[in-house]
This record gives sequence, C-alpha cells and structure tokens, in this order.
Amino acid sequence: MFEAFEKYLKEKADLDAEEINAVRAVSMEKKVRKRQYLLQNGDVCHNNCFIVKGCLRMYTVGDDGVEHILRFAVENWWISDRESYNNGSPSKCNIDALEDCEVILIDKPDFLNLLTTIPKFKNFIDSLLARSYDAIQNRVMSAISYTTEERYQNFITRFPDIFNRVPLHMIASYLGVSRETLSRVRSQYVNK
Amino acid sequence: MFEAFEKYLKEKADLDAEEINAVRAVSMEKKVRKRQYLLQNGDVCHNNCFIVKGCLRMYTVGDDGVEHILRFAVENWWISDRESYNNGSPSKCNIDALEDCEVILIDKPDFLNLLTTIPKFKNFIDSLLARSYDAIQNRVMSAISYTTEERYQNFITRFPDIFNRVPLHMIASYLGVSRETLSRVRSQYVNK
DNA sequence: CGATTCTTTGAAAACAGTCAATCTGTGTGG
DNA sequence: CCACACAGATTGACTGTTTTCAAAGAATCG
Repeated sequence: MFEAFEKYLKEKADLDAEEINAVRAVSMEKKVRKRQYLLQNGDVCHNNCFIVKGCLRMYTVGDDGVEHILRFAVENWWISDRESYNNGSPSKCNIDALEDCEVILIDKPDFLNLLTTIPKFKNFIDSLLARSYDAIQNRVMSAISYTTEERYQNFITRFPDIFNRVPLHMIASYLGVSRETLSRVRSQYVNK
Repeated sequence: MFEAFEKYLKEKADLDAEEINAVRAVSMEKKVRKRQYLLQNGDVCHNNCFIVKGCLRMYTVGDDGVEHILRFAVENWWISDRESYNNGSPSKCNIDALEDCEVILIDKPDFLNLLTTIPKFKNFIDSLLARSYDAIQNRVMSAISYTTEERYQNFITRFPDIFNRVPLHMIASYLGVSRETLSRVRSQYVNK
C-alpha cells in the first residue's frame, strides 16, 4: 500500500530515498470499509490522512438531520478536518468512506516532525495548503455568484472523476441544493 | 503610520526590535482614498497589504455587471488576492477602499525574504493562513447549510465592527442575496 | 428475487429575484 | 442656511426558482 504514497512523495514533493524512509517510519496503513467513519463529530482530528485508494467525504449534519458535504476526496488527495487538527478542538464534521478505502495516516506530532526535518516536505505541504485555499475561495465565489446549473457544470468539468463515482444526491448536497432540484436542473440541461 | 503595524507585530507575532526593523525596512506606507482601487481585475497581485486604518473589500464582477463581495477587511487584517499572489496569475478580483485607508505594503520578494530570515514571522503567517482557511471553510458550510436569515445573523454576531461600517447592500452581496431580499429578511426579524 | 439505495416526477407552498417607486439621511454648492 | 443631488434602504407587485412532501421508477447488491 505504501508504494503509491512513495511514488506520490517522489514525484510531487521530490523527496529522496532517505526522506521517504523517514516518512515511511511514521506512516500507518489502514483500510476503511465503505460507510465506516474515519472521523466522527465531536472527536479531535489527530491525523493527516493520505488516500491511496477509494473515496471519502467530509460533511456536517444540521439540526434537522440533513447532511451537508464540505468536500470529497479520492486517490492522491489528503483529507482531515484542519480546523480540529490545528486547534485540537472537537470536530464539527464527520469523515466517512463512500467506497472501501486504503489510507495512510500520520499522527500530528510525527507529521510536525517531518515538516521541520524535511524542508522540501514543508514547502510541499505549504503549497498544497495554498492551493486548497484558492480552491475553497473559488467555491465561495461560485456559491455566491453562480446559478445552480452553472455550479453543477463547474463541478462535473472540474471533478469528472468524482462525478463518476459518487451518487447525485451527494453532489446536490455539496452544491447546496436539494436532490430534486439538481435532478430537474440536469434534465433541463439534457433537453438543450 | 508604522507604529500600529509595529505594535501588531510585537504583540501577535512576538517579534523583537531587530526583527521589527527588518520588517520596517521593506514596508511601504500608503494612503488609499475611498473608492480608490488597491488591486484591479487583470492585474497581478504583487504585495501583501496590512491595514492600519480603514476598510476595504475584495470582490468580483460577474458578466452581468453585478458585484460579488468575497471579503471585507478592516484594521489589523491583511488583504490581497492570494491566488494571484501565489501563482503570478492575473487577478479575477478587485480590491477597493470603502473608507479612506492607511495601509502598509510589502512586496512579494521582500516578504519571502522576511519569511526565511525570521522563523517567528513565518510561523505567525502560517498560523494566520491556517485560520483564514478555517474561516473560509466555515463560510462554505454556512453558504450550503443555512438560511439567509441565519447567515445574516451569523455575520452580524461574528463581525459587528464590519456590520456597523459597510452599507447593507454590500453585506447582501457578501451573503449572496439581493439587497431587497436582505432588507425583507431584516424587517421580518425585527418583527419577532 | 427482494431489499436497499438512488433518481425522477408532480403539485403546492415557501422563498428569492427583478423592476419600479418611494423614503431616508448625508453632504455639497449656492 | 436652504435646496438639491446622491447614495442607501425599504416596499409593493410580479415572476421565477427552489423546497417540500409524496409517490413511483431505475439500478444495484446480496
């Protein structure tokens, strides 16, 4: 399982063999079954999680019991509740698996240690965070500026891989509309 | 004008006199008049901007000419288009002053230099970025989960200082609703 | 096959957007 | 100091979109 992560670290973060060994030493391999939680509301997020295989989602549950999906994550993405991770506060979110998954977990103290001992790794993670900030800002922009149809179009062109493997009602949840509305928007679109 | 920034750096980032001098050496003081642009759509964002006094907004303009406000910023906040700044790409946004402002600009190369030579500064900026990530993620959550009234309530409790100094139609724009809708939501709220 | 989960559809109600008009407060120039 | 212009806020009437609830059709999986 670690090979995929190793390849990723080599290609994306440009780590050498020794550095990769340092990462390996603190990596925990884990399998997460479909529907299983990786993080539950109220828990503190202690890990960084890299996805070797599978698909997960992070979401909140409103007072009315409705789920609101904050993000999806697939192979070669990271997922964790950064707010809880950074502040040690109980998470408002859940993370669970939409498919059987293989992930690699790195504990917070170990991860901090990697960041300080491997400058290349620190730079890489910093640039990842910067890009996820850009992505999330673009999402805010699209939430306040675009119509439902535009947001849907945006989603399938930006994340065709995700679109193909998660149920539509979850995409609706991600976009902030009801499943019925998304269904209707799609059928109108098909008839053009 | 620099004194306010100095105080901020001392208190928040714990910089000593020598470090503050290094920051001062690359700081450019600037006054921005109400309605004046700090950044215009199409330009590349070259600076970090710290606000000593005043209030600014960052927004996009849609094809239909409608403005969508991404964020406000007041005293002791930073504002810049991070996406353009990081990638050197032309900005999709405008930043302009809602009041007469005093700001401090630090050029990108100078700023990078400060980050590498002053580890405390780097840590401080990293934690700022982490918190702004949390903030923006909470905004996504509120956009997809809450009603207009809840979002409005949220805004005035979280940012009472901003609420008191920017026109309502800009808050409407920030929340992603028309000014008329926000006006009606408010009056319903008052009548409870 | 039966059971779940997912998607679609219909009809009514709630909500939000648009356009136009009015009301309010602020500040500037005469 | 007043009149006027101007930006901001509100209201009404109308239209369009989205939600909600209920039901029924696909698709998938054991």
